[in-house]
Amino acid sequence: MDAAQRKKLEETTRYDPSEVEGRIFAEWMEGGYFHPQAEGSPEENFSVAIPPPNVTGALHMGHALNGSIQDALVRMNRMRGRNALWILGTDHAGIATQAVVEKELRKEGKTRHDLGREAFVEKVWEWKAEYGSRIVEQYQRLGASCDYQRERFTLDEGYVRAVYRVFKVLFDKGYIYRDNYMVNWDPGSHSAISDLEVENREVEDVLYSIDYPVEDSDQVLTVATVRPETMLADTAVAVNPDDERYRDLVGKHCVLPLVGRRLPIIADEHVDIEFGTGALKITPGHDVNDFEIGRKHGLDELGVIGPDGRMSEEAGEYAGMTIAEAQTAIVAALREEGRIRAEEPYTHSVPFSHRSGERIEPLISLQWFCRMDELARPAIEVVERDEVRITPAQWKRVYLDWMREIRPWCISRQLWWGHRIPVWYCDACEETIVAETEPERCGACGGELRQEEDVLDTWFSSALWPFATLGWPDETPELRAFYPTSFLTTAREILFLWVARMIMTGLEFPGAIPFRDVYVHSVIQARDGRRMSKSLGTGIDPLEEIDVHGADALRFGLLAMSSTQDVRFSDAKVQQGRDLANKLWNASRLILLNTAEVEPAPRPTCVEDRWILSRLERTVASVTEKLEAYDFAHAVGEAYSFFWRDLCDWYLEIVKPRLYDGEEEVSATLLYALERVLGLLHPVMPFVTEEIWNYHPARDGHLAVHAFPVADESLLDAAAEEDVEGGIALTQRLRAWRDLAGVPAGATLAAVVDGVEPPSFVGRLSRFEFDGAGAEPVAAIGPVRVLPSEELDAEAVAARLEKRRAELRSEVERGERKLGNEGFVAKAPAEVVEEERLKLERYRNELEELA
RNA sequence: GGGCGCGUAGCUCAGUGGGAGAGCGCUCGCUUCACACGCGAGAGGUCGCUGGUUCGAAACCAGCCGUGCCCACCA
Repeated sequence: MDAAQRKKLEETTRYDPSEVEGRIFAEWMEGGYFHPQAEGSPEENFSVAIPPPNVTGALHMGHALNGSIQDALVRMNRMRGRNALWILGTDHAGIATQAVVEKELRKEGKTRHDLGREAFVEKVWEWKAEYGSRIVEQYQRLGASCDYQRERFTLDEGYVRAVYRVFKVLFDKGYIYRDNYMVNWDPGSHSAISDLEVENREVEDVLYSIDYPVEDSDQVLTVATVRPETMLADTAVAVNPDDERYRDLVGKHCVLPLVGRRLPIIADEHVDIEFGTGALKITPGHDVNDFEIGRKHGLDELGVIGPDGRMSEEAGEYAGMTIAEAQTAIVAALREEGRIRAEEPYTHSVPFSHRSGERIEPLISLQWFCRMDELARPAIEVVERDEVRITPAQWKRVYLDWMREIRPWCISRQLWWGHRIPVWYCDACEETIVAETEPERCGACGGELRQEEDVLDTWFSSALWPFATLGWPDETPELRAFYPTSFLTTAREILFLWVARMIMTGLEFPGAIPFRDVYVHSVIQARDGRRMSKSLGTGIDPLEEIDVHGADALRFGLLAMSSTQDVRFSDAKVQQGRDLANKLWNASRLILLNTAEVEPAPRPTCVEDRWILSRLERTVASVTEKLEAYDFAHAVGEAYSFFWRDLCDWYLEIVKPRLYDGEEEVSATLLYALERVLGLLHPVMPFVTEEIWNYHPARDGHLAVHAFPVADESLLDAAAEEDVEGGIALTQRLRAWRDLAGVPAGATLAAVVDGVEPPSFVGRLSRFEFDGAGAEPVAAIGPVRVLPSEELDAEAVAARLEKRRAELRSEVERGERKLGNEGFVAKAPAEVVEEERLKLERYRNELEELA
């Protein structure tokens, strides 16, 4: 440490993260520590693929927690000397990104159609070039030690090759196919979306009962529906085959009101006899259930609602109306004909688009699908066999349940931004070509080719993330060194959307699991327990937290909050992190400015030295174990309490006289303890620990690549721990007694020791002189006999004594009761009974002394 | 409809069979030469309710009440 450094340490009594973080991060980048060589095997190395944030994204609390977890593990393993790679990149996020750019266009009064596909896509790339790095910079603010030199994007050239290879292979295997099928149509994004992008919301609708006259009869069949507007596309009425009421009608026909079409009356088990009238109108073109019933019975599939969410030409006089308008008009027309038998409010759950927020229209359309059952089978097995371990364990079952009932995945989207599906059509000979690179002309007839208009679901490309980012399908050094990756963490909401699919594609393509461990972390809720969301205004900006409290504080706070269940954001935990950073700084100042010039090393000379070293090594072992078990809250909690309580509150106070004396042994021990604390906390609080490391005599390069502490078991000393903890407890009893006896805080009291001599620090830290003599003691606290003095308030002392007697009496009573219970003595384990006996004896003795 | 979880100090949460814990907040006392983002001391809880198992239950079992999330094609 030079003079300038010493001056800075002496003067800076408060740690200021804003002055430190940018500088330290630049040093790490310059050192190239985050860019490991692609050497060694995946077993020797440590690698993590970041859940790629959307290019349109801004760092939110979920990213911050997710990043804090990954960085803690990546840094710990980097410090252990492993090649540690944290793969970084962004996701092109089809719908979201396209929507952002379309919104900008709208400000100019244009739509994407005004530009045309090519110009529009060009515009999105421009947008990406300008704003796409924002989220990456925000990860740097957090201190994330990602490999920024290997940044990837799901639409970069190499990545597109991976996507096209996968499409081609799956197509050739027959897993990918094109079909006219019922899909979730999102009128907001004008695209089909997958089942996983749909969320159900409770909605209050009106349930209409409508009379459908039975052909050649006076009878009517009353059906119940919340969507009368779809009746225009009805092609049957169904009843349950076991329904006595309608048995005779099955096989006959009804006449569709307003339209006049003949509808067969069919029987199907799906119909619930109890619900409504037990008769169900069947609209295969606009209802998922009806679609399936329709296919089963070979019914016509009519459509009256268009992709724009309005009534289509097929709706005749209702064409062009919105759905709501059509519903009003149709109900009015039915009412006029006297067909409405009943209307009642009805609350049910209805699908909405997760993306656009609009109500899903089930529509039949021509889409690309991927059959999932064959892909799922091995992905189920690796999780069943714990080759991919999912933590917490309850998510393993959720994963397996879902995978076992997996359904085909609709992978096409009617968007422009994304991987355009690598399929070409020849209009001349109707040939369909699937290829990894664009073919020049039709191979069959030489005709012109036209590429499929649709793009792939964004999750189709994300599913390849762990290996596509490493260069697959090429055999790259990165792939050899870092695949399978070690670890993946995410919130549970993308367990199916992403995690499951990566396992499936990983096994199918590189032929190995994509990661060994999946840790499903908490969802951080707003302070009031609501969801954090931009639209609700409940979001808390991690960057603001970093500005105010520092990245270390936020990282510590988030890890301290994290749990196996959802948690509310806690300002107190972030503040605890900030206070810890400050405490680290100040304790380090005390040590670094006062220690003698010695090599850091454990050099215990007395029981308290052996105690702190034992506690230190125990803490190193325990914190490491907890980090490796993804028990972050307890890991940081233990590190915190060791440092604050044991090291600062007790050890530093105990050794101050020796430290100020310039004693070499205690200097060496303190520097050793500090080095290990900095190393242990660096994965969680990288900035402050790195900054302090600058002043540490053991410094030889950055802490980011210094050795992570490994517990030294030879320093464990249970006897020293017991002795010193006894001394601490006695000190606390003495202090409490003083306080309650009304002794001024600064006064020193005279006392004698009767019995076992306590550790030497007890007297000083409790402000007692143990060498008094002569007078009759006025109180007994453990082995300490307090002698009379004018600082004592006789009344308070007497009150204190009486209070203690009462405590002891109740303790004795409790012990006697317990040991008097024959069942307890006979059936409880011997050591438990023995412990009770000893306690009772102790309390009886003390009570006797006080009598 | 199925599944998972939660209900412990004023607040946010730990604690899974042997005497109720942490952080914050609160009260009292400290300008003690690292830190007031600090130091010392303290108050505060019939562990949702009711039964059961056990010598012993916050913890295990059953039921109930409250609350959150996920999955699901009953109009």
